[in-house]
Amino acid sequence: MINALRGMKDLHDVESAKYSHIVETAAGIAKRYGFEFAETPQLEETALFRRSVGESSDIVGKEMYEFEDKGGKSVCLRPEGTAGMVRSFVQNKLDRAGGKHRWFYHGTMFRYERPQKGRLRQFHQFGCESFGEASVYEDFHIILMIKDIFDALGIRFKLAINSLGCPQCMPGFKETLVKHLHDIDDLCPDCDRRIQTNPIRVFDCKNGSCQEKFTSLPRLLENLCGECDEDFNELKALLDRFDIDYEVDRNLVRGLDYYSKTAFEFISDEIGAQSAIAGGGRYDRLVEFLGGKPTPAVGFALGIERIMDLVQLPEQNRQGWYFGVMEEQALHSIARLAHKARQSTPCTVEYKRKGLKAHLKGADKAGARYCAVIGSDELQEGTIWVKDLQQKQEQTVAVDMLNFTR
RNA sequence: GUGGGUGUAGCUCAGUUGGUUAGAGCAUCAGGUUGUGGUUCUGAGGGCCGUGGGUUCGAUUCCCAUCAUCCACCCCA
Repeated sequence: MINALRGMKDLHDVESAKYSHIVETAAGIAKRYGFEFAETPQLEETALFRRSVGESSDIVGKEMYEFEDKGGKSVCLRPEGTAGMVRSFVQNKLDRAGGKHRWFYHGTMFRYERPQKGRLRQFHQFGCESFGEASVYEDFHIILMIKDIFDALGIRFKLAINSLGCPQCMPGFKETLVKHLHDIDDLCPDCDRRIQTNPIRVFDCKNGSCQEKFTSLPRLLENLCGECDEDFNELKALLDRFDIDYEVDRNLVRGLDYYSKTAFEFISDEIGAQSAIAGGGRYDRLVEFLGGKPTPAVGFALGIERIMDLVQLPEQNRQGWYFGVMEEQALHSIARLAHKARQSTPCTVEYKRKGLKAHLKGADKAGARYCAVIGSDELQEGTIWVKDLQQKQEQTVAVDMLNFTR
């Protein structure tokens, strides 16, 4: 027997129903916020992710599905969605075109990690990217949109926000931080590495003994430049005004190198250790990094599988038709009726001759509203017996008179 | 990459201090006297007890290995 690869899952039944419910709900709301559907390839040049996601991230460092294609080019299955969207934005010269561009997408992402609850090697994200809008109101609207999506899906969450600064304030802060960090002894190996790669991320260290040593360190949030500080205060004011609960988390650092200014994370405490159900923020420099004209941008992604653990599927009413026969000669007759029915309503056909009871059971199981059966009497008279499983009413009508737009 | 847990029917799990034909519930299928569902009753099908090796007269049970899976660290959606 051949099994699916580790960390890769099939989707059936309620799982697939949840999946499409989430995507349809999120897409509907994104459209109302002015986002349009966009699609980019799942396979991209390795260099794209190295440059955008960042060499210092674990994603690029050890989690990418990277291989050579038959032409000898190094390619990667995308580990996240933003890089491809930005590449597409630049390649289509929309940076030169100016104006605002708002895209939403959903699809498969790949990361070569050890699977656990809420973490797969192939997983799915729904995300939005907004290009060309520098206002912090856009950051706010994106947060508001995610809240709308979770509200529509009936999912409870906590919101954490932070500011990661900009080229004006971040580099200077980073330097002084590194100086302080060099004065501290006995940091964990991860933190030692972070000093080299991305010192801000030490604040994200889960190691308790490290955290104790960091309490007296300067924080970026208290050392933001005027504009970043103003924007962050504005964001908080907007969230307050809309009664959106949040927590300022100074340790919140996005795992991807391209973020600046606003960073946020939606968290659920009901799904195990992998608790981030959505994350995002501003990335004003990424378009430029990837060869485009400097263009402000902000976006987010939500993890569909993690949300699948939380959503309740809306109750499905009985709908459509079930056709069955008690005499085999009637099969061609119900085949024709079913074909007609399917023009306007879902419909299943049982090919096997069965007793009425078995057909009713079958119709019930199929979730059909109407059970239509031709037995020996009906066959002789050119009629069909129909029962409304919801109203518990039944009638026998001439085959030609059967209509499906009830 | 590191640590721990678990592999018995389609699913959820019992079980055997090592002993002949391995169990339950759910699901599936068939029936409960001429053709009435979602609640019932009866019956049937379905298992190389994850795989390979070892100990033993005998292993699903004990030991080792291996694979798979789950959870956690790490990291992140």
